[in-house]
Amino acid sequence: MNPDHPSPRKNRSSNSDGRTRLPVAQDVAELAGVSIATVSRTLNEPEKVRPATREAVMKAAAELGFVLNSAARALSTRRSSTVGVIVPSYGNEVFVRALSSFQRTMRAAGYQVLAASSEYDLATEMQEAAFLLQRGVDGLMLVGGIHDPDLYARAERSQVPIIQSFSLSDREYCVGFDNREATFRAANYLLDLGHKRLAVVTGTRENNDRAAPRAEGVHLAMAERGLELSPAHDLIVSSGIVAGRDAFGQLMGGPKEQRPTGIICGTDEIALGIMSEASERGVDIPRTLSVIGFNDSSFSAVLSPPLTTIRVDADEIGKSSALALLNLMGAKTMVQVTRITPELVLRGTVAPPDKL
Amino acid sequence: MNPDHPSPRKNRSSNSDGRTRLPVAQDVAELAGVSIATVSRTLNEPEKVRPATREAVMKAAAELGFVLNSAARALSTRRSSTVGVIVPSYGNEVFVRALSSFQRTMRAAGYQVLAASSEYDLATEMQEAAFLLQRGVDGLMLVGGIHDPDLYARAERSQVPIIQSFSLSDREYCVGFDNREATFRAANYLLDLGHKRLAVVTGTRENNDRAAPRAEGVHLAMAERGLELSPAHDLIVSSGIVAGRDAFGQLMGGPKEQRPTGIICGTDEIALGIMSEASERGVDIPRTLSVIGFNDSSFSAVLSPPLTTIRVDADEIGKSSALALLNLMGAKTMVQVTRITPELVLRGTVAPPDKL
DNA sequence: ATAGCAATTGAAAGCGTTTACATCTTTGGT
DNA sequence: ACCAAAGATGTAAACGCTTTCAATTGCTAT
Repeated sequence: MNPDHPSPRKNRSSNSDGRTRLPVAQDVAELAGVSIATVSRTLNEPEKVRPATREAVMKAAAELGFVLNSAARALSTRRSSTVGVIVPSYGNEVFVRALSSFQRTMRAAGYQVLAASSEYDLATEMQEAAFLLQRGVDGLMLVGGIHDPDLYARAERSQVPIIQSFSLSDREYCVGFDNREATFRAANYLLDLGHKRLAVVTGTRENNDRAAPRAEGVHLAMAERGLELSPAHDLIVSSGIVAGRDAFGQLMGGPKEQRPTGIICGTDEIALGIMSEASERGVDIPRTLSVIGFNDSSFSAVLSPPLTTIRVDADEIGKSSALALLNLMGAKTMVQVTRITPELVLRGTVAPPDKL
Repeated sequence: MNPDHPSPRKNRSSNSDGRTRLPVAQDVAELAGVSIATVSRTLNEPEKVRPATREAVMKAAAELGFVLNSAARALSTRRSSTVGVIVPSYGNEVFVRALSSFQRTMRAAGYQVLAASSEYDLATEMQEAAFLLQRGVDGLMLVGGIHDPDLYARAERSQVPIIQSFSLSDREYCVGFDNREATFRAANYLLDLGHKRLAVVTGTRENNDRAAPRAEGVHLAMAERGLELSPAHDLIVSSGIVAGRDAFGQLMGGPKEQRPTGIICGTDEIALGIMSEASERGVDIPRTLSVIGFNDSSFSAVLSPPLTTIRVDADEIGKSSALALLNLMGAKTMVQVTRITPELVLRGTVAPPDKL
């Protein structure tokens, strides 16, 4: 490396303003005494070039510190080796976990992932998707199955496969679970324990095929036993811990004999808020109030008492979604639906109702 | 072959196998009756093209559903409008928050962000960075100031600016705070309350300029008062809630008169683990043990008792880092160091030591 | 009208790869 | 040895955009 070496010929390692320019395939080719095509081959299909040549190229590339320009590669191959993910929010641990394992899997397959969040808004999601599509992602992971129709249209047009997660579908490829069934079971568990008045509180259910079915599951379980879930016991809150605190107030405000004895929450964060408020107001959990969360967030097991919750294997969802998408991008045939099984994790926040 | 050979009729809207091809600038140009250069201008510098022409182009683009190919654009401009972020882990809420606000800010400026996690490992970080650099990111956000020297070298070579976060530096551009001072203050607060035996427990301190200084801060505060922090009261654990539980056992295992009366934790997760174990073992917090966390994670305020912690404005860090990086990428001059002020949030886990 | 000038527009040369296709080497069978 | 077949390498044309520079157009002020 001799920056000021006066070279009579075209000096490939510096440009007009004297700055050393980054080496390109051409430079490697010259140094190795081969053509640029061979350089490309050595990098992409090493087995197709003779060992001796291969090594010469490798050596030259290493010497120059050559790094392939992926924009050029993307332009030429029409594939970006990039995939996109849009989650509703980074504030929900379960999405972050899924995203993380999705990313890990994709990364291992040589893909980078572009992530975005929709803030539970269809228009925002569409906007982010458009951005990702323009960026040329080769695949897209979405949460849930309710999206702007235009999103599907554009993805289709660009031939970008979509994998849906966290909910099931019979029209799209998906990795998810039956949200309604999950809470249906949890509700039945409570009902079997003797509870008669259940409440359900979730985050927004608008355009949300996870929260809405979760509420339905509780309604359904009660209906099957001839019980009715009072509208006052069916709450939609803005997600998050503080929302849970508020919910407690609304739910437990009425006369004692009308208060729910068990609450099923759409997320552990909501459950935590409820527990926190209960503790503050001196309401004993699980003695006078049973609580069931959703997701089994990391903090749930160490609360006092430990939160009974519906565990969903977010890592598995992330990983399987990545694998599925990888298959779709390879145009391979594959199973359309991957069903994950949520599990009711029994801990300390559930007990039979107070017999009073 | 033959340059003057009349090219076969070019059907711009479909290719050989009949599939409708995505429209490109050329198609828009033809439909609008202008040149491809004008299409480009309309899209990038609308003010430079006459209103009438602009509208014609816009109309044509909309009609065809034209989407600019960003790989081609990146190749041509040598800028990808993409930035990279590498955080130590997605398991720490504070990094996710910073990442999220970093992303929001970048997104608003027209950049996409590629995120990666290093799992607190320098080699992994280097690998991810290399991947990002190859991807042609225009800028990079890193957590802390301890990285593979080669990382700096390569970034420099590609002229990719780096913004360091969560710690301060006098050599690099950074948005962070003085980690040592933060715990130093917290320790002094406890000391002022009358505590004599403090403990500190953090995650790994190897190549970590956040955890290590946090431990130092506690040592320093005690040293200034002629007290010594027993090695047995200085723990390094793998981060996370369960690690905190273990830490409790180790710390509180000794004879009563040697146990610490106050613990300062490197993260709220560790503090939560400690609180959980304390509760299980019937150790009263804050009566017989004071606990201070770090970061003010979302759950901290609603624990019982609410966790006293050192709040760091992660959103601010993410946003300011993004702004700083945006400036650096624009080659604008800017402040080198943005100092964030951590705040000790007094809640329920701290009290004077038991006078026994 | 018309020169003079500024504002628009177009032509064409990149940007750095990949990849048919053509060409040149090997290799193996006889 | 010799020829065909197989294998390795090179040539050159995309890929779809940006951008310089020159040519054209539209104005304003004579």
